[in-house]
Amino acid sequence: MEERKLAVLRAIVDDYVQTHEPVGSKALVDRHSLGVSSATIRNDMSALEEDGYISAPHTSAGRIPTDKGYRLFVDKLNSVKPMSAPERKAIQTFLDQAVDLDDVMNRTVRLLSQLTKQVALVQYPSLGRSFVRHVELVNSGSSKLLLILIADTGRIEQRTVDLIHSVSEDFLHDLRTRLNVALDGQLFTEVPDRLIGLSDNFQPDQRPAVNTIIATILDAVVTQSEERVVVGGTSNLARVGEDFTATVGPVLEALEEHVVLLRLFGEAAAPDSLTVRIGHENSVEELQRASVVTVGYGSGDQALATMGILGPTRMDYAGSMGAVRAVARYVGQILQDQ
Amino acid sequence: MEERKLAVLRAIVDDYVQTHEPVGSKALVDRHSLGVSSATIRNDMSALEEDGYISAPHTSAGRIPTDKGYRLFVDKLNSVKPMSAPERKAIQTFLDQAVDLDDVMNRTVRLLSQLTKQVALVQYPSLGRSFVRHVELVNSGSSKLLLILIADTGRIEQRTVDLIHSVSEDFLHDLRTRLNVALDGQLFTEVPDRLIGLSDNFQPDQRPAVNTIIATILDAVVTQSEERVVVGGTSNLARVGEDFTATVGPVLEALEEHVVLLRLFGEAAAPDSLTVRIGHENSVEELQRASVVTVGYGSGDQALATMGILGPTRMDYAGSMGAVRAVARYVGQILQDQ
DNA sequence: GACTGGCACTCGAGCAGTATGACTGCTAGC
DNA sequence: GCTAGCAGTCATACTGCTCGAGTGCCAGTC
Repeated sequence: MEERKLAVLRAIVDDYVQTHEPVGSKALVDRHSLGVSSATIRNDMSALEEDGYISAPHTSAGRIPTDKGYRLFVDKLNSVKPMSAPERKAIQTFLDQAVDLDDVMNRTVRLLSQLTKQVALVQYPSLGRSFVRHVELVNSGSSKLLLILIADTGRIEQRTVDLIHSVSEDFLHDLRTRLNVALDGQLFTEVPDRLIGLSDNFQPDQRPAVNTIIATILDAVVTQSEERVVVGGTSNLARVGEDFTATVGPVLEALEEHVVLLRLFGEAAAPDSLTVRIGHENSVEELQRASVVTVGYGSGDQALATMGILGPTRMDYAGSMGAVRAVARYVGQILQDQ
Repeated sequence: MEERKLAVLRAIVDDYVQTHEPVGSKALVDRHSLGVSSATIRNDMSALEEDGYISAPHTSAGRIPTDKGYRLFVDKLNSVKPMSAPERKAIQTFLDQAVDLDDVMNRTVRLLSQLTKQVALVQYPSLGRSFVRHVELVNSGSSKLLLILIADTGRIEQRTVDLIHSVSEDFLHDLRTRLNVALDGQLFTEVPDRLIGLSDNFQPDQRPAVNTIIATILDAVVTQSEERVVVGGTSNLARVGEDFTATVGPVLEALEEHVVLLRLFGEAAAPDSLTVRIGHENSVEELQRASVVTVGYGSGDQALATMGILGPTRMDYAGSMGAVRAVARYVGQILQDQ
């Protein structure tokens, strides 16, 4: 593809993102110094339309980029706009104030949505890729226990366990010790294996209780691979000019379905690898008029989880990608320090 | 106020809530068996308008209720619509599946928003009105601790504590025991008093660590009186027909400000006491075109926290109040069982 | 061959004018 | 106290119209 046609596409995307209005050949030469006349641009635009990169909503209107056009734009966009030094500083300061994991997640969402003016999505660090830091059992009432699993990322899962009989503190202490010996420092995915045969160490009359507790642990570890997601900045959806009920309603609904969100994130990639899904490239039907910018975060070579933003296909991709990457890096650092 | 005028107001509210359109005298007599002619209704409507209960958006349109009209309607509405038996059953089944407090809160929000087709708001059980069930300290890395506070409602607060030197397991065990002796079963508001003098039991060289930990506990107990709120069902806002950016945008923004939400809930009342705030009765400016139905929940005579729904002033008050009350009761029961 | 100027054509947006009908308010009569 | 009927009001919908932004094409120029 010739250089100028690409420049024209770039200019169309830029203008359209800014004005939200179809852009015509004349406006284009006025606003950008392309060095040629509007007629030439018109020819280029026909060619771009022919190739499916732009389209005209109606005959006498300007052109708007298609999903394919955005895709080319993003691919040829070699400059992810980096955050300025003060911005980076602000991100760091804000995130450093977080007191616990929940706080980190909430602050991250707020940060992302404010920086990009889009809806922000942040996945909790995956249990499957975390290590067990500690297992705690607390007596709570006659025959009830509170089971608490703590991951190295600071993520905590809790479960109430109903036992048939009440249990002694000594038994609890014994079980707690054995559980921690078996599990501490292990990957959560290894937990099931590590618990095999654990109940053999106990008296036959204690085994039902032990087995109930183990079952609860397994349930927690397995069902919580169904991960948690935080969403924020939905008010940014209100700025999309288009007709409301048709667009924003379904999006809000989709955002409330965490299953949908998880599918949206797709497979978590390596940290720092930005993924952009534009319009119909999204598998989620309700979100086919939206674009999603995601990035894995976490230390090490495989990401702990994913975060990103969601907005209309006409968004500032360069800026969004820069913001998402910057925030993800800091969150990765913070979790490492925990 | 004469009986018939009240009936007319009731009919206007009913129709308007259903159709979202100004209702005229003729439509009123057609749809309701009021036993008099439209001319008579017109006279009553004039009187109602005079008194500020209804108003006409323009000359040749029907009337719509004012906030004052809704207020009278709600006050005279002696029948909060109770849930049907299958509905109650469904609520119970759905909530009983919850595995932990987070799950209860999330399910409650989903339930409320689905039952009422409005935005649902649920406050986590207040720490200030909860009792300490357990305090846990976990070594996490060289000189870091994870501090975990567990409330009797199942609510968990965690904090990372940075110490100057690393500490021994023995010390940790000792401190953990003393903390639990001092705090278990106490109201969270009493925690500060109970911790006075605790560090005297330790060697002088251990006291800095003890004091840091105590400071963190106090911080957690105090700053977390800044309570947590879950919001859901925002997609229901999309159904309000009116112009979008002007109305829904600010509301979504307000809902993201948890400070605003807490003010919205106001003082938590006794469980089961429904509060309805209509339009301008709301102190939050952005929400003056919305109504809020709240109710305290929890066992005992003072509520643990508040939950409720938010929607346009034209909402089904009877139904919403019934749903909110029913859900609150079950959640209260569940938390008691924990 | 690439670019430009000019011209005809298309089609949506916006505007004025008009018809329609849903309401109300009023008044005279039951 | 209620009702029927009538005049008056006013938003909404529709029509026909003009305007102008923008395109596509073609002949001409460098």
